Amino acid sequence: MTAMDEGPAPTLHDVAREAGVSVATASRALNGSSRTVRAENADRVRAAAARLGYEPHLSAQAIAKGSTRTVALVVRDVADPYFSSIAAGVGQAAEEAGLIVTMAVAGGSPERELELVRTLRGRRPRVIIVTGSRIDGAGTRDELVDELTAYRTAGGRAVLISQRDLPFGTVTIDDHGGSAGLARALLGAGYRRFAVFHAPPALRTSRDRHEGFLAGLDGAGSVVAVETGFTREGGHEAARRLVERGFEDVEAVFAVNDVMAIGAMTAFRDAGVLPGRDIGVAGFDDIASTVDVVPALTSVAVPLREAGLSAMRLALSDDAPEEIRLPATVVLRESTPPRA
Amino acid sequence: MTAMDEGPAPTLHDVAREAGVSVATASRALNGSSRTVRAENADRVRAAAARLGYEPHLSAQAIAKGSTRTVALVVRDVADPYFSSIAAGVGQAAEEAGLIVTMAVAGGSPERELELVRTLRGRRPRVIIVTGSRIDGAGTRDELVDELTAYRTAGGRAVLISQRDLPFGTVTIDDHGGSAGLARALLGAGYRRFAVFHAPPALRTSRDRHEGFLAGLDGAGSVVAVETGFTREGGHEAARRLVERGFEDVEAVFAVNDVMAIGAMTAFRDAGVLPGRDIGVAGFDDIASTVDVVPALTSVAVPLREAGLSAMRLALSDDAPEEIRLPATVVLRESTPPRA
DNA sequence: TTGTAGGCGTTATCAG
DNA sequence: CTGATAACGCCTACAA
Repeated sequence: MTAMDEGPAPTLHDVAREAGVSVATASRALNGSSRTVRAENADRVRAAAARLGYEPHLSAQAIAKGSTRTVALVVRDVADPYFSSIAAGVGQAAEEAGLIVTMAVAGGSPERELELVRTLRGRRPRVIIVTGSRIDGAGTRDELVDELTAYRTAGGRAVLISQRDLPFGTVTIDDHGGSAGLARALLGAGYRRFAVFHAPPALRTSRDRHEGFLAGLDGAGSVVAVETGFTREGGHEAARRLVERGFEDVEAVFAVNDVMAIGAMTAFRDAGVLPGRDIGVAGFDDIASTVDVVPALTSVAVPLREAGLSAMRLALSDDAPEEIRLPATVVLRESTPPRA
Repeated sequence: MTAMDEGPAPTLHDVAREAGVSVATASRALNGSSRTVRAENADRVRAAAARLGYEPHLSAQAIAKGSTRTVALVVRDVADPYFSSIAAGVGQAAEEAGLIVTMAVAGGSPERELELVRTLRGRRPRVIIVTGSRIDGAGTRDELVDELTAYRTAGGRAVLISQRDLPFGTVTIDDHGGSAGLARALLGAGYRRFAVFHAPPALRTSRDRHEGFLAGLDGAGSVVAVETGFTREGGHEAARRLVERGFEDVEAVFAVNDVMAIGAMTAFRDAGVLPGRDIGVAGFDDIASTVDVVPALTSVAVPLREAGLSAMRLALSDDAPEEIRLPATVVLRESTPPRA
């Protein structure tokens, strides 16, 4: 194995010299638009580039052209299927538009999210998409608005997914309506007495789903509310608490997301309470695993991938910032069988 | 609402002018290391920056400093929990090192992966980490090596996760050993006749797990091999096929990953074959949902987060590229109860 | 078709 | 401690 040349990455100058042409010609041959360069020279340049392993310095290009071809996506948690589906949609739309998407993870902290948006802004992406439920009252709201406003003022396109009430293009899922629909469906199946496992109401998504459920019930049923975490563990723990406290007064549980519902089912089962027989369970999001748990989980399907696509469409359109509201659809499964 | 100034993003010049100092001073006050600027001026500069909504142009910084503080992570699929755990580990280590990680999704296509590495290289990240099982015989192998070699020659750190046999720093999971351990554990539980649901052998991970399982059996059991996709659907379909064909000669199924195993369990159940009672089922990866399915899934735990951490450690160390091999641990659960 | 030169936003060097 | 000024790698009129 021969010793490789150590050293800095080859530049366009190196390529030009190697090919015996000027940098301008090299630039045109490699990245220029019009084919205004003699075929022979173009070949020499390409050959030289390949020989040297040259790759254009994107930062230099960005700075010279004054624009990039990237879209920045901020998500709360990569591990959450909710976000990966959105990411898939964004990715597809981006590819069609010839853009490259890079993802950054905020990890549920509004401060971190703000910091991310700030530094992302420094990269001058074409588009910034922020996903995830805003925490009401988190001190960072105004700063986030400032940050994104500055970004937009400088010509960037900012879009939010599932964060309402901010003055930007927004894609929302109809959490309220979906939950209301679920409530009606459960009433139709004969359920009357419910528990709702929800996250702290500052979490917008949770609150909307909770309120939507109550609205759908419209007084036609009783509800005990259990506050817990927005996670699988949260659901698990809420179920344990419910069992301990006695659940004679509840026929079905609505957990404001599927992972909570799945955690709850496991906890119920471990406590000897059989989901789907002794107690109904329903979630929200309709993630893939709903059909692989037993009993299959009733949920509210949410067009996540579509949300990603819509967000990109919004970002790329020249119209004024608007709101796209995506419908959510109730999917009844074995975890909430009709009651006699 | 007053009309905002439209226009390009403010630059350091703008800030300097606004603060009444030179660009050099402004630069030092905002991003310079040593505090060699008078307090009063520093304040004026910071105030001006805030007023203007200035954010340093990272590309310009990259070009001027000749280096970035980013690590690029290439994953096959965001939706796969396998990758999100690794990403979490990488993210943690990166944060500790003051680096920012951006993720790009290859979507299972070696060509796309190659193209990604190429353009990522153009961003001059400090580190490039590529995760996911290499496809043997995919034509892109040599090109990928070229690309990463060029990257390293220019001073970059390249690390691979779970792709052996490439001349770079590498973190691997002991797929072979883990599967062998699983085989021995199942033998110990009284199982003798197995089916293995595996992906096409070109997929390295699948092949290693398959072979490891056979090695662990060491002749002490029979095996029928079923080739299928490396996905939940693959497992589902393989199970259907097995049931149709008759499975009198198999007491337990080993699916080479958990999502396959979970898909298989659902298919079995739908066919009236009860996993854990009529047939044992085991997977690999020990993803979170193993404990939320019924029966809980026997699996082989893999230190994914640790893999991400190790990859960063490897990348940041100055030693020659080496290989870190992480052990995998058998976790027996209800899906493979001891046989009488 | 090609080359020269100026500029993009920042940092670093080197005098003041 | 501060301010010119030359890089950094690339693109793009403009001129040849």
